[in-house]
Amino acid sequence: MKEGYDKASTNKIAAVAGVSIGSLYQYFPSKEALVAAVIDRHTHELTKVVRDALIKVAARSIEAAANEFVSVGIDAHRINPELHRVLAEQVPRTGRLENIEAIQRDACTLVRGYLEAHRDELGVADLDVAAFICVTAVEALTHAAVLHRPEILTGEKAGRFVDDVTRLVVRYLKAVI
Amino acid sequence: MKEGYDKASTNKIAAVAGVSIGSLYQYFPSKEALVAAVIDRHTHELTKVVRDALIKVAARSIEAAANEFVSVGIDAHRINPELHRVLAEQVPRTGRLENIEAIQRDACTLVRGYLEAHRDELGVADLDVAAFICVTAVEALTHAAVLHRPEILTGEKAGRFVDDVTRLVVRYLKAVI
Amino acid sequence: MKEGYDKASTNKIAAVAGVSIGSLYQYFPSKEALVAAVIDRHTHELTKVVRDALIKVAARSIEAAANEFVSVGIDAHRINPELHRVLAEQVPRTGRLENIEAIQRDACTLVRGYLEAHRDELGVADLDVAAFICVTAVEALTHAAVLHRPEILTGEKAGRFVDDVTRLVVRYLKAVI
Amino acid sequence: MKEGYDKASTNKIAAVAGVSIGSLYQYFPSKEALVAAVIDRHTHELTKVVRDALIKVAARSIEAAANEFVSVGIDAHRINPELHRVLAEQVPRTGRLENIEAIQRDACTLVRGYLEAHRDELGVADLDVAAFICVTAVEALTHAAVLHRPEILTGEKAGRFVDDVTRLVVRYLKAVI
DNA sequence: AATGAATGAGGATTCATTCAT
DNA sequence: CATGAATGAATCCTCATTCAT
Repeated sequence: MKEGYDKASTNKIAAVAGVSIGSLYQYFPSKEALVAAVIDRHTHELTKVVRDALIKVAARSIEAAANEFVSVGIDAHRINPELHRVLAEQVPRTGRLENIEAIQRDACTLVRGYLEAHRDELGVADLDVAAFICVTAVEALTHAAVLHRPEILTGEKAGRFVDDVTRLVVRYLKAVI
Repeated sequence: MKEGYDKASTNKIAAVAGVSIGSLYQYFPSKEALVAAVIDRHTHELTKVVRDALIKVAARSIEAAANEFVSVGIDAHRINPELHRVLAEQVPRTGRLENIEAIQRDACTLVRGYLEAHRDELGVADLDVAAFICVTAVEALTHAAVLHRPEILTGEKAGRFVDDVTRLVVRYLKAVI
Repeated sequence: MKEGYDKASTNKIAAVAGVSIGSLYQYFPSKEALVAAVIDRHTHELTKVVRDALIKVAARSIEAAANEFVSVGIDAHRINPELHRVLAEQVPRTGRLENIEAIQRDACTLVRGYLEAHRDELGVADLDVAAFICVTAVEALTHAAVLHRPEILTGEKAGRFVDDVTRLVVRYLKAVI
Repeated sequence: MKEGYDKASTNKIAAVAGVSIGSLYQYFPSKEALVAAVIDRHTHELTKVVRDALIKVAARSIEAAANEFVSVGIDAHRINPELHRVLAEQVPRTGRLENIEAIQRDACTLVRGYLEAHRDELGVADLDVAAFICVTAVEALTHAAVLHRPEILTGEKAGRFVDDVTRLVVRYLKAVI
């Protein structure tokens, strides 16, 4: 999957994977199913990372939770950046569960849970919208930073970026500052 | 381009456009060039909208500017949502100008200009990073809202979403609150 | 179509026909459609031959009509014996109108018409069955003779075979002998 | 072999037969050999039926023999009509033993024997041709009736069809009527 | 310039056959 | 011997591109 979805013929995929094309079709009924399987695996990895983080910070302050959430966002994008880029940029959205988008749905639900538990500290009205905003913003920022602005995440700047995104989330959420 | 990039064969594009396939190749040397032209046109439309907004708010407060910026982000995604979706989700990234991404580069530069002019009101250290964060977050949020959560932008909720995203940006940027 | 349906890949067919595979698919939406078109053409040729013969002999005696019918059966199988063999032996029956079989349905109807007009000379009860028997028997005999027993149709024997099949049909049909 | 030769992959055949594909190839060197074996078995069944019938009627009159022969033709096609249909319609003719056709060769030889023994009652010149005509006609008629006109063989009509085909054969063969 | 028939490389998929276990 | 995972040649078909008219 070096060059994107279209460039990846099933025969090339088989060759790279070190199996025959016939074997590929023994396990996956079609190219779409094969790609779906790859996406599913990646999706589950990502969801697990996010879930674990939120469980870990369930009892912590918003500042700590936000910081952890942002850090985890960056880590998640570093699990397999090349795969993530291809999935995000090259794979046509198919099926009902809009692939990558599904991760965000899950994440929204998880974050909403955290927000509910900390409702009295928050200054936002609609927790659904707040969760959507936090998840979408953090995902987009970590995604863009890892894939398109790697220089922002190296050296001394790295910590500053995390701090800035944390600040973005915390100030948005908190009642008074 | 109803159903995505892959589904749009050059012959279908020509038929829909009401010209012969031969004529298409008279103007565009390849499918990639044709798609690039479509993207460029859309990109320029979007960039113009953003540029106009920022010029308009150059002298206004951060609150007003942020509010306008968010509103414009939503409007921009409504220019041609279907085309935008296809360009964002279906067109493989090719060439140097990373398509949609290019808009953000431009926007970042424009926003950075505004931030510089209002530096003394800001509480952020790195204006490059701040511009990147504002542009990326607003783009992602308006994009996701328009394309994936249209219910968030209808009825009474519409204003609340704009307010929330504005709050996100303003609190992030401002020195003290 | 030298070697039968399965052996005839669409690419080979295109090569033999002197056109590119792409051109083939410009005219026929699938391999099945292509084969169906070939069959249809052949079917119409055959049906025309039979129809013409029966029109020609409409007013003649049973002997003359039967003789003509048998001769025409042989001629029909000689229109394109190799194609006929492939169609009869190699092409899996597809679609509802069972291809070759359709010719016989048509022929039965035509023959039935002749028999009705000569009913008072006949000694058979059910004209439907009689038509079916005549058509099926003559088709099978001329088919088998042309394709599997060519020696029966060469030299002095040729006339004798026609006479024998004519005798078969005439004696079966006629009331008294 | 439910759906025809092409649709029956060796793996499916093995699965249906309840053995592994490997075991199949232990007994049959190729798919063709496997199919040939199935055909051979069916062929021998059919040939046996015909042979038994002709032995049984060796001493009987032409009328009785013909009647028996026609009845046996129908019975033979009813042994395993679905298999017979597939073998007749779907299996590409391969190898030297032209499959179903081989049965007819055998039958011709057997019938020729009967005709020789009854030569003085016959009005046909060439016994080879006469045997070919009888066998081909009866085979085609019983085949077509069983497979394509089952209504002709049900109820009161059944007997009439046998009578008609018998009449066809008898009148053709007999010297004077 | 405009047309669209023709091209053919390339892709997804099947299935007869093999062979390590 | 039996198994069935693995193989890969071969097939049907698509579509970006060309070029004669």
